[in-house]
Amino acid sequence: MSIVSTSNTRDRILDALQDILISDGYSSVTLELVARTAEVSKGGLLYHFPSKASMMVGLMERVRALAEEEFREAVVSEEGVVRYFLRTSLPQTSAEGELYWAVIAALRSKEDIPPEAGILVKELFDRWGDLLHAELTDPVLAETIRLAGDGMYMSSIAGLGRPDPVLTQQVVDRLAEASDRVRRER
Amino acid sequence: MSIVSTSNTRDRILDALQDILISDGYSSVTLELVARTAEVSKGGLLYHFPSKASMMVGLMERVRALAEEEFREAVVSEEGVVRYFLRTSLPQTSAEGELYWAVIAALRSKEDIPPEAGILVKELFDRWGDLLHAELTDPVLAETIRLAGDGMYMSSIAGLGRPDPVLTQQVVDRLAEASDRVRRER
DNA sequence: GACACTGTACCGGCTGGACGGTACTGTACC
DNA sequence: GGTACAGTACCGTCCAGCCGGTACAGTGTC
Repeated sequence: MSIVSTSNTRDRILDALQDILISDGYSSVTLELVARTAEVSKGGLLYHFPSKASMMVGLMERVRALAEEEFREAVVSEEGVVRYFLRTSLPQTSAEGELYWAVIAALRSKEDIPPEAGILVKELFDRWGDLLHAELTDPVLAETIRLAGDGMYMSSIAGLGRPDPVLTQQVVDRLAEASDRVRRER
Repeated sequence: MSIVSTSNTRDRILDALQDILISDGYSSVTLELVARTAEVSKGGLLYHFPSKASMMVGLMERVRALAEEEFREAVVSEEGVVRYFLRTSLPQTSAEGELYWAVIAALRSKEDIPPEAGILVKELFDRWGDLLHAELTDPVLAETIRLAGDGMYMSSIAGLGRPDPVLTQQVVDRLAEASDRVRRER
């Protein structure tokens, strides 16, 4: 079987899984709920994914494909990696970001999530770090940007902190401007 | 292992709960495991806490007491709020930090954790934000520090990013130095 | 072009185990 | 004799994975 399936049902199942993960968290993910959301029977779901774990892995594989496209886009973009990263760190602008955190939260809770899923998400985060460090000559600033970006995800998704978009945007702007002074030539 | 050694059974139960939360996550918390870890029978546990939820609330109340002490200490400390916050954001130095994240992860996963627990943790995070903003005349820097601190917790606890303590320390130092230039008088 | 057969896609009921909570009885100590 | 447990048996619920089906579209064969 090829990685890209022609089956529409398979993608519908992954869509359902993703929606539930984002809105309700991993602990709400049951085979029955995913099946119902995807308008498939439980048996039909298990035909495509023989276990809950394999379903998660299927989703992560799809996520990886999207993420790699995003990395390529960030590198060649006009705005540069820093602005791209910080922009997509604002959760309003990124549905995938929410998905990552849902997986991380599930990992932290040691829910019986397949290791591959965790490893993949970690790789994606590391990749952003690598790109930031490659873009800037100042590793301390690069790391600060990485940490602040992670904090932004966190803050809003966990519902922490005051939701002050203006202030957050000012942080983004200041970090972006600082990065302009230490950007490596392409 | 427990942070505080006590002869009191109630505290022993909360210690066990905390240990399990930190090391294995909320989904691993079962009445039986907590009881076994605390070397209490299940009946004994339910004598002190009539439900799993009330046990969590009990832990959160104890956490709040410790946190409030920490806030007072941070404000009157020689190093100031910024350094205190960033220092305790490095998870190696803070067991409570890990506990907060365990609760946040559980919240994100929508596990049937009592609402009070989530509200309390959110309040504690907000409080740090308030203290940072009160300490500095530059709200953008205060917010950057808050975000970076949250990112540090995240990064290491979720196992994200390269574990580069030297680089992380440099970030801390730079933010702390920057804060020295905009510190409000006491 | 009717027949036999095969693989794909999907349905839905069932079971076995885990877990929260209940409900007792027993016991040691003050 | 009340407090602080220990010990255990049990109930209801939830859920993952399994299994026995169904429908149907090919595909070769004569």
